Amino acid sequence: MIKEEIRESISAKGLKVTPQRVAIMEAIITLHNHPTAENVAEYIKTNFPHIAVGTIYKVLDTFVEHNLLKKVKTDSGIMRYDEVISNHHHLYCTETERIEDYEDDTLTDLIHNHFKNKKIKNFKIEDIKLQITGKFETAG
Amino acid sequence: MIKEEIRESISAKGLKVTPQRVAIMEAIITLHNHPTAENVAEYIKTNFPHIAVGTIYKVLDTFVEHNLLKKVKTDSGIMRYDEVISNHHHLYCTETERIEDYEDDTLTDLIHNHFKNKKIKNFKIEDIKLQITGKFETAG
DNA sequence: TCCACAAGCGAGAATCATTCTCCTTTAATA
DNA sequence: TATTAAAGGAGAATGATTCTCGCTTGTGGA
Repeated sequence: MIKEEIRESISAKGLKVTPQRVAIMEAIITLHNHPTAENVAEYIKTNFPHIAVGTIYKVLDTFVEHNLLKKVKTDSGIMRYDEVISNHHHLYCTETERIEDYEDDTLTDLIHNHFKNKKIKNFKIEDIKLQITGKFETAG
Repeated sequence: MIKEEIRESISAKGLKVTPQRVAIMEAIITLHNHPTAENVAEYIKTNFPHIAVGTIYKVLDTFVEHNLLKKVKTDSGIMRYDEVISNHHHLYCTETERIEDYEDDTLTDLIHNHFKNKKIKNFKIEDIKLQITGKFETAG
């Protein structure tokens, strides 16, 4: 996504387009592997040496509220941020802190079909995500 | 689970059976809706007014390490603890912080079968959990 | 039953991600 | 360009969790 697209996506939500916001969105897109607020801070500090961590958290939360980003929770309790992509699941590595996206429409459909026939009592499903834990294998 | 069973399950893992550990395990079982460390602390303080929070965290972590409990992460980043039950998924309420267990063997089988035929590249699956988010409906 | 001692506990300080406060700056719009 | 509500900066505050360290206790053997 080019800078102008970022500006537009922020503006489209009725939010002020500030250099900090653009830079933070750029950072998330560039880092793209579910960075933490700290990762974003580090990345951004080159161009914005004076940006406050509070600002980064505020901007990230604003983006999450306006559906420009998603928050992903990790086992250690540190939050990570993720571009909004349609229907994807997550692979969690048990050895490293790595998280990867996993798209599998067949599987998603399978699950959704299952719930077309079988309702959960007293519960209205809004979203279903798989947490697949395991190990990444180094090629070789 | 009766107190003696708790003592045995702790002992079976080669851990010392202390009144605090028994009480903490009892608390988790009695509270049973994925209590936080704080919930456990409150519950226990009646009988153990001097128990230290650090102790509770230590004991909970020890139990998790020895597979007597599971840790569940929440969106707010607070950890919750859960009895070890075979293959269950979680329902997360978007309005309250409530988490409920959801067992559905048909669904679990469906997913496992899917992955029998379709491997994920460079990833060895160890466990698959569904995170189903939505709203609990009040009966009426 | 009693001892020795490693494992466990208590108290409270330390850590660290995240949030809050308050004051200054800035983007948007007329 | 002036107005003003929204946004950012700095750093203190918060709060869950972890750590430290000296004291206590469960356990296994004598």
